[in-house]
Amino acid sequence: MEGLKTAQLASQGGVNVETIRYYERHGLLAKPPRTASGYRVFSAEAVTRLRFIKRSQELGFSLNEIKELLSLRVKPGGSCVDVLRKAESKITDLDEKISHLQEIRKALVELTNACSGQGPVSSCSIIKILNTGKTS
Amino acid sequence: MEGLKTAQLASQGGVNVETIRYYERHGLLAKPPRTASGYRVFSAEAVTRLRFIKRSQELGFSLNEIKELLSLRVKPGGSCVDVLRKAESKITDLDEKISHLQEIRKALVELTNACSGQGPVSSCSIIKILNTGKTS
DNA sequence: TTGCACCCTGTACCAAGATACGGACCTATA
DNA sequence: TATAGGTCCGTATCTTGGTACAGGGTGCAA
Repeated sequence: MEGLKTAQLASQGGVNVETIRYYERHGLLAKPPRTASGYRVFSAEAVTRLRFIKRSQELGFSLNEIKELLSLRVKPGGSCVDVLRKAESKITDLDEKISHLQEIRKALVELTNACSGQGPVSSCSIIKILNTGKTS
Repeated sequence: MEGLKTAQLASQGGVNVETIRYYERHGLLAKPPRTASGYRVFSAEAVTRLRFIKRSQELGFSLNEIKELLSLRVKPGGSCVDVLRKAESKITDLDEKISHLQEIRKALVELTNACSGQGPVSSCSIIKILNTGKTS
């Protein structure tokens, strides 16, 4: 069978039917051709695209950022170096994101290290530290 | 002076006045006593509480999670280990997020390495790779 | 006593990212 | 052919974490 209906695409991508329409409206999925009666007909490529979106989302990209990533491949008449720069700037964003998360992680590890895991909450050092904001 | 008015508490906690009321409505701050004319009167403890909330937020806890932490703190006979487990689960979340981001970073680095930065977009290897969906 | 800053309540609004619903239309199967 | 269920569209609603009024009362100082 050639082409997927909306619900089939949704099911393959693990998303709600309405989400498909939402993505289409917001330019994340290309407008698919329609049957004579107006039903959307998606190609297998749409599944790939949908997975790309969901995966990127899990990685902390917003839909707008994902749209940018997708636009890298569509922009007509652009020069290769523009694409390269965009990708590089994404890498910088990622580095910042990663190091921010690592800072948070470090603070949490310090919290848990300070906690014996024993006794009542009233003497819990995690709570104490959260109260005072002192991490060291 | 005994007791803080809403704006004073807000200022001490570095938040908006409306945020104080928002937290009260959502059970993050206890309902304070009022003056005869209905003004809220906060104790110094509310400042502590507010700092606890902001600090926990910085560490990636949602307001609902913070509410849970607060209730653990208050729960009579609650045990420290509950708090510890919560913090540990947050660390696990962070680890997952960080390693996902590192994967995507790696994929992007591979893309940029494949790109000469020369020529038109039509021959850009980044675009080619994105088009085929091959990231590795 | 007027004026201004501050406080109160309730409600509306914002962004993001969906999700749900009403009412009409299409299609496959018994 | 009847009917269940899939699809369409537009619009409304939800969640999270607030922010912004409007319309009124309070408190203090000149």
